[in-house]
Amino acid sequence: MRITQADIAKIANVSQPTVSRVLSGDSRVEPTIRSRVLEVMSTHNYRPDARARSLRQKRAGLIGLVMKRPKGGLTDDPFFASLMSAIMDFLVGKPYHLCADMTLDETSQVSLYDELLRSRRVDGLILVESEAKDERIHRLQADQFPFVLIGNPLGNEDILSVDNDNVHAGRIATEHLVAQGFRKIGFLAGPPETTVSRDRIEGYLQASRAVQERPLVWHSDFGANAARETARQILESPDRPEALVVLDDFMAMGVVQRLRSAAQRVPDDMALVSFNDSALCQLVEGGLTSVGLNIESIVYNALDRLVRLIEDEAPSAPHRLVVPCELSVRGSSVPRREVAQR
Amino acid sequence: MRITQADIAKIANVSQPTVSRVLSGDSRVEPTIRSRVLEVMSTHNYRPDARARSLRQKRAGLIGLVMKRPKGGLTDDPFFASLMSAIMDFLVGKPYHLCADMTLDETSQVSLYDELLRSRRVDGLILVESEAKDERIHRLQADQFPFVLIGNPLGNEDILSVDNDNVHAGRIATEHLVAQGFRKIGFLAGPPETTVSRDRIEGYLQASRAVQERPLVWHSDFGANAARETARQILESPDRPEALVVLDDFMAMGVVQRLRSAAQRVPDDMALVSFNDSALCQLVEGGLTSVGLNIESIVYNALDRLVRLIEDEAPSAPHRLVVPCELSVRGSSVPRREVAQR
DNA sequence: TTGAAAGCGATACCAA
DNA sequence: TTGGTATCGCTTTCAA
Repeated sequence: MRITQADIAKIANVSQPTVSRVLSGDSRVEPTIRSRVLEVMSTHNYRPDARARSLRQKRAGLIGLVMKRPKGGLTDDPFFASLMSAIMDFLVGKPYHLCADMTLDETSQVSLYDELLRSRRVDGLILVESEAKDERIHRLQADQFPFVLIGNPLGNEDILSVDNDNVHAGRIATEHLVAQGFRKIGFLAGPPETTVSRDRIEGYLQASRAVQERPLVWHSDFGANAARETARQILESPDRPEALVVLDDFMAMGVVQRLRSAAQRVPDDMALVSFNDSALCQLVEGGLTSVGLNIESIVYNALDRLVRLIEDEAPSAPHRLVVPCELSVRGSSVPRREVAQR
Repeated sequence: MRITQADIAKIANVSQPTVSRVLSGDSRVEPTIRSRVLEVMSTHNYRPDARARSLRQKRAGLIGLVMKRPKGGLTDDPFFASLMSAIMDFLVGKPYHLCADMTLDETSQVSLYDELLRSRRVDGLILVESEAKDERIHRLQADQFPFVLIGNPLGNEDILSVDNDNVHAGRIATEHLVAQGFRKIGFLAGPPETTVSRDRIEGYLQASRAVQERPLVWHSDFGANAARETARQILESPDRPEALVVLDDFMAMGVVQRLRSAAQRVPDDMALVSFNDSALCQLVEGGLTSVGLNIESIVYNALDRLVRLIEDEAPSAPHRLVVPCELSVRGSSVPRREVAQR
């Protein structure tokens, strides 16, 4: 049996509530007693039971994150890696731990949300990868459960959300290619139901309109492998563009691989711009031009707001925060002649 | 106020313990009553409070993972990505959630372990990145707390551990280069205090002995950037080898970048073999030869044993499990002439 | 300032 | 089969 507050109390010859007061830093406890209790606690290496404590208080000290992915789908996912890294960075030293879960499909995702929030296992939730109609959000709102959405709230004004302006991101990626002189630009997106795809496509449409009559949009599953397959179709298509905006760095890697195995070169045979500006961009020969999304900043702001919400401080900040993104130009989008002219 | 078991009991006109029995699937409860209670529970969307439940039972339903990294150090870390992905995969559908934390230094790491285990916040812990003398392990053993080490237990027979044979991994990587005809082989390791570095170096020493008098070992911090810097020194060194074994894929990427910016080619100017066999290996032109460590299998076995230990089933399996690794040969280690001869 | 006692929401042991 | 009651370890009134 492990040591409890009552044990400490007995050893220190005080009542159990007194030990509790010492622990919570209550001022009205005699210094002599306080130090005696503290000493007993430290010699017995006592720590309060987190479960009993969180049962009594409101706080559980856990923030939940649920991601929906196929098995193995978290490996090699640059967004996931940045997200986790940023979340962990934020939580260092804070009285919250991350409770991370993965689900394989929509149904189990919803029931997992139920399990997490109705069972009061976590104090708040981080939502990512919002989809057009998101049942999770309705449930969370109905339960008045603290959560923050990393993504597009799709007009729902009552949601706390932090996001990029993905329409803008799609536009600047495309405008950059236009500025580089490309006149037939395509877009390789992820699954059509994801808002990140929709929004960036919208930005692409706005910008490409200026130079080409007909938009060229392809869809593929996430990941380098799926993108490599779709890239094959794109390269063989009669509509083959001369430049391609790709939804993320990892999918862009798939395109690069396909180009390489077809003995074609970047940017000569196909210029590329992608999103995330992860470390992968430096691995491509010549570098991969990419729109940086400042995920660290997004996560920092999202968690900061979520914690405030949990702790009931006034969430003075606006409901929807848009974190700016920026283009990092590298070799994949700059025609060689221009390089030579420098 | 959220709904409790007592509320359900009142509505269904039964006692509160009966509701508890229905919930736990106790057989001795009248079918009529059972269905009535179940209906009330579902109409009110009731879920038992996880904290109250875990206070009463032993299980908290959480498995802890603590990683020591500098800020941002989780991004672009292929080991971390595989590890997390495999852990999440394993836990899908199981009654455990992952409680993930990061610490910046050793001191806070130890106190975080205290916080996690003495406060009974988690049911068990996954340890990674063991270092030569690991204070965490002594504490966990002293507390008889369930944990599993992913890594080398360094002769400590009482520890449950799952690992590669990293000496073997280092050896087959080196032997492959020897078989390819290289006679001056170097090793780029991580920080010298990490057991993974030590063990793979040991394997390298065993295998390189056959073809060269003097071993050539360099150390660098983890990550592509640090490796790129060290690669510069290696390339300019009078001891410059003709082939290099690199501790992991991401560090190998740093070496590739350095070679590229020095206008040198793989494998002609420098052959490469690394470890992990992550998706990065396919991104290098010609492919990067790498020793696959079967991290999914390691994690699966580690968690399976940990869960058994937590649930007090007989941990019939051996204390130390060694998961085999295998070499994936790609272009980075095969001299061009050999390719031509095929 | 301190201690006694009442919960928090569940489980488990009784007796009925 | 069911309900009363003690209990898990802690926080928080309420008296003393």
